[in-house]
Amino acid sequence: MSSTRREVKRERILDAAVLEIARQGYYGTTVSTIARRAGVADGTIYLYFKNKEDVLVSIFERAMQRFIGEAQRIVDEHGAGAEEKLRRIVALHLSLLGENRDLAIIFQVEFRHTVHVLELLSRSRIRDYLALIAGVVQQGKDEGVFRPEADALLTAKVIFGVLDEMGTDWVLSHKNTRLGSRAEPVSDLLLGGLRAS
Amino acid sequence: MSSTRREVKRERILDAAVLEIARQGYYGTTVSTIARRAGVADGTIYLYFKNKEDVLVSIFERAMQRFIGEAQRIVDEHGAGAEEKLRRIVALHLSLLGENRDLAIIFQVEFRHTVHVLELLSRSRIRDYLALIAGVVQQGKDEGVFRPEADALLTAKVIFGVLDEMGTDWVLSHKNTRLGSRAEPVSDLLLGGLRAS
Amino acid sequence: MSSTRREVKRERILDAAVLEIARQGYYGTTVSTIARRAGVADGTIYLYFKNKEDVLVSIFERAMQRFIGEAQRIVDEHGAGAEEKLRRIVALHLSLLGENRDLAIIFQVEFRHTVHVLELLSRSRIRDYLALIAGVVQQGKDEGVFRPEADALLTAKVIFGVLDEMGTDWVLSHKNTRLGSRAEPVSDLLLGGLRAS
Amino acid sequence: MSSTRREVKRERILDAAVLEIARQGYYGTTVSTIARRAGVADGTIYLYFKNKEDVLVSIFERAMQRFIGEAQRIVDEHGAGAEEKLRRIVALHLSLLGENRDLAIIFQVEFRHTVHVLELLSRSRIRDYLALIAGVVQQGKDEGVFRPEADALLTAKVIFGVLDEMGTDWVLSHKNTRLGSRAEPVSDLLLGGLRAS
DNA sequence: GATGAATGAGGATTCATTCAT
DNA sequence: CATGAATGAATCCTCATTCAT
Repeated sequence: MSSTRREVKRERILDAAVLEIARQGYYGTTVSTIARRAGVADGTIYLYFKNKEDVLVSIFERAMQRFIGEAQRIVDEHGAGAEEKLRRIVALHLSLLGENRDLAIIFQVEFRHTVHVLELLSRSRIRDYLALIAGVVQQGKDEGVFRPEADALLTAKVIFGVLDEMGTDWVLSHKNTRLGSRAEPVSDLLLGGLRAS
Repeated sequence: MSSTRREVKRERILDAAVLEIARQGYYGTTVSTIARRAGVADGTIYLYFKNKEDVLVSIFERAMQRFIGEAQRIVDEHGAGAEEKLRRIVALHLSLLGENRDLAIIFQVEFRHTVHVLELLSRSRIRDYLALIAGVVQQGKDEGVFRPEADALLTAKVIFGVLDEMGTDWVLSHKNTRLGSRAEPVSDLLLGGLRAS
Repeated sequence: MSSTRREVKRERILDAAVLEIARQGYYGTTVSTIARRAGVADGTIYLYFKNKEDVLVSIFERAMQRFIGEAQRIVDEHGAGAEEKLRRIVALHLSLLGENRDLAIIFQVEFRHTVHVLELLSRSRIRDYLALIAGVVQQGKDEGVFRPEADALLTAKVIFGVLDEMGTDWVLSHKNTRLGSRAEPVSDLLLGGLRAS
Repeated sequence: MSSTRREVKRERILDAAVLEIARQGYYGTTVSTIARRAGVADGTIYLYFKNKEDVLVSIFERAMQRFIGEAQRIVDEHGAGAEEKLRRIVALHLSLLGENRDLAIIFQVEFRHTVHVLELLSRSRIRDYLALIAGVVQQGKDEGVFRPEADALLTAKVIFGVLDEMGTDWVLSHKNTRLGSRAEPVSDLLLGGLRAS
């Protein structure tokens, strides 16, 4: 099978898994259900993934790649100030999450639980993401626009925590608000606390 | 059986459940395991709880009662300013969580997952908690010490998100830091963003 | 406890059991349910009966005593012809059964099932009952009113089978007919087949 | 899997179930036992039947199909008189039942009990069977060979009751008589009661 | 590569029975 | 005598995973 065709089927399985897991939870979703929705046989799943857990991990990996990839692009941009970058990362995070509610549910809800297993893996990716944000905070301190006494990593965690709670709150409230619309007030609040007086 | 003896045994089962679920996860923990650790027979669990899920819910209820109860006491205190109250709530949250790592794990990790089922219940308790915090924010706005344009509920969510992430981060980092020690820098950061200039 | 008071409580338990077993079936009825309806504690059941099965057996015994006792009285009556006696036994059977639908349900439905266990016991009682009927058939043959080639025991079984099916049919049809009203046509049919031409 | 192979395995499971349930009773038989005797894994049972009860229902369905099918053939036969048909139905019923003692046990004993659940289902099949017999009785009345005042359906129930009791009696007596040998005397008795004088 | 029938370990829950009070 | 809390064996069913086709 051509590498591309293989890739396409793999994606189809992941998409099916996202949909099902978001609705039924990881433990409430059977491999059969995923297979059926993906239009493949149960056994086929095991040609693409080591086991059920590996499907979950792969969903996480695929999504984190986008988050980190796009955040990296923002960070790497020369000529942009730390405050501007932070605003764009906040906006990016909330809009990516707000784009696909199913994926958001898995991120905000399912991954937490399976953390016992995924712990090392998932947290290492998140550490990468936190490091990116911490880099921007550091840049702001270097530029003199952020308070010098702010610990870069702790601040990054605070920022991530806020974004995360926004995600969870949005997922659990079944209202039809757009998650992205919270970017500005959240940025204001965060920057208010960060700015050097 | 005396009401007290009954209560004592119920507590023992809950304690056993906290311990096991924190280590093995909700789905990784069997009712038998909980029973064995609590020193009772499997069937006994069902004399005190409707089913396995009810055990989890009860853990949540018992803990939230403490959180909300103590936070309420802080909020009700006359003569204390909003900023002071906020600092104390932050400290309370982090120290209560930091007191019992097992319970913290369950809070930061397990509850998220079962949210599909617990959603209404758990979020309604959390809404109470958020409302308490929002009340303090509002007080600060009224006193003129917090920025008037800050939305009280959104701000409460931001604060909760930060505290939550601190908890998760502490739980997942296996370092031996005290969670309570983060209270001051976190308060500083949050208040920095909130204070009226 | 006086022997009478003891007897009263035993009866109360049996009555409760009849009611519950008729509605939920033997396996669908728990000892607790019987106890609750009888207004005693679970453990009390075991002061009056060896175990759950013994409760069922006792229901059977108590009821068969009435059937056989009253049938015996009919059989013993001097001066009555076989045909008359048969009509009265048919009427007795159907009216006793029709008197208490719950008991009828247990007789027609539950006892069959538990027969594996009760076999010897229950069948021996029924054999007594069959023997009574067979006696009347024999009397009829002796009197020359019943066909001489009719085997007395086989005929008794046929009669019992018809009565039994009437009972089952009545129990399973939820109509509000009186079971006793079928006595006459059934007697006619049976006697039609029995009468010496 | 070919439809035939599937059918063969399904039959094997049903045969195993008949054997076990006849000996241990429905509640005394575990799914594991059935699976072991059928030579399949426990889970396999659930690929062929919804649950344990469905196995019982399927035994009933399979058997009733034979009873009704063959009885229908007798009824449909042109040129045969009602009396002749009735004799053949009696013979059919007793010989089919007498052919497989295990199945007979289930019919005469187990189905009664589970009737609470199966009621509608099982009785509707039996109603079909009763209707067939009632049809023959009606034919006999039309032909003027049966008593005109005999109610067709009631008579059918009487006949069924007799056949049923013969079955139960044979099942519970552990003697080695052939059930089919009772066909003639039973027919004689029934027809004696039915014949127009 | 793909299928899906078969596997069988695993676990929540029930409930008859016991026995300390 | 009576209680009812506690026991723990017993069982149905699910579902991740395998493997013959």
